[in-house]
Amino acid sequence: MKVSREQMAENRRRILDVASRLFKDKGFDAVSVAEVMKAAGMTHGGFYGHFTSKDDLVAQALAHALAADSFEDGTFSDFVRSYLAPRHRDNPGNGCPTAGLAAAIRHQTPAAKAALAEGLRTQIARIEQALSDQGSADARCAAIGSWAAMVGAVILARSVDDPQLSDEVLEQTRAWIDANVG
Amino acid sequence: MKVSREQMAENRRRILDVASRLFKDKGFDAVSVAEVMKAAGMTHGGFYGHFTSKDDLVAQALAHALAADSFEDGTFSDFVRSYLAPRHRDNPGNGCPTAGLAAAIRHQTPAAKAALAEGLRTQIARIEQALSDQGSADARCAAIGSWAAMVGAVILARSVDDPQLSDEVLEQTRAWIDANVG
DNA sequence: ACATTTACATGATGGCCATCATATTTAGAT
DNA sequence: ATCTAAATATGATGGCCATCATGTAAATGT
Repeated sequence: MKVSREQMAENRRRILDVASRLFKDKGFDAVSVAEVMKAAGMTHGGFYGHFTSKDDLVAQALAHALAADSFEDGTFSDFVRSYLAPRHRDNPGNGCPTAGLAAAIRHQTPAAKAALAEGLRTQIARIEQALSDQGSADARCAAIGSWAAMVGAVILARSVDDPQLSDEVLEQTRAWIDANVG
Repeated sequence: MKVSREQMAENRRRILDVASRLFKDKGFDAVSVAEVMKAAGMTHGGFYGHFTSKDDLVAQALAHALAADSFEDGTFSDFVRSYLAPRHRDNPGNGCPTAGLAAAIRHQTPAAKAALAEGLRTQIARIEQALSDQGSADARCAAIGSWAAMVGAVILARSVDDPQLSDEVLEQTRAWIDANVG
């Protein structure tokens, strides 16, 4: 059955929301088109009315997630603390798309890589701005270095079974960034 | 046809070598059991004589790769330079298994996670030792923070299509680590 | 109101892949 | 030399999934 224009736009938004959550949670390959559509409250049939392929969905969901993901104002130090928190580590589906998906983008289409590049530029610029506002010397270097450390730490912390080691990776990375920024 | 004991042992080693290279290069899901066996010079049939499942291969290949991956002696600074080099970024198959596979381990079996945890412990200890040898203050904090930054930087550098941005991520992360270690 | 378009549903199709079944060959034991 | 067991090859099988084909009903324009 046909639905209204606004309904369709909302459906599309819901597909992207649900897809980015599922992708972050389970990975691109482990999530089927049918699963995404079902989670969005529809069947698989309508999918190709919204997207040309699963690859297309991947690229658009990534762009969608990166666009939504801005860092709430507060000090950089607070941002780092919440990013490197167990709560973030333990909830990939609601968490940072870069931490959840960046590594998998290497095997995706050029469109997906371009979306990630754009998101990365934006995020680096944001951090650079925050650091230079607080009077950091080489703000760009610190922004890139600390962002790499944050992303790497969350990825590592999520990959090991040992909770103690996982906690330590988060906490020591936080301490290392705190000590070297500003 | 049956082969000699040594031949079988060598076959197994070759399967693990080839599998870890392929996995690092293309990801776990994009590599089939048949492809691994073919690359090892055999057909898919013998696979289940060596491993109980593909998951088993994943875990063993990861452990194999992490065990082989030791960092050549030299200064820590040299290690960082070669790790954050374009040559490493551009050759995942021959590169660090942590950078290539860590993010995907989250979706793998407990055995794989345990292998990564063990490799991570070893690597942190190695770096910590190197740093404390050169008189670093909080060597463990610096070891964890800089390793997270290295892994994160290579992952990010591999995920974007923009060569300039990619190069900058590597270079600035190198500079940031160099500035904050020792 | 009516016609037409369109968003979504239902229901194939074809391909890939992990795993299993069975055959073959030969190493290793006797 | 022969026998047996083991390592690999060849050849299914069944499931999942992306994508396509077609049906259906409701929204939109006239």
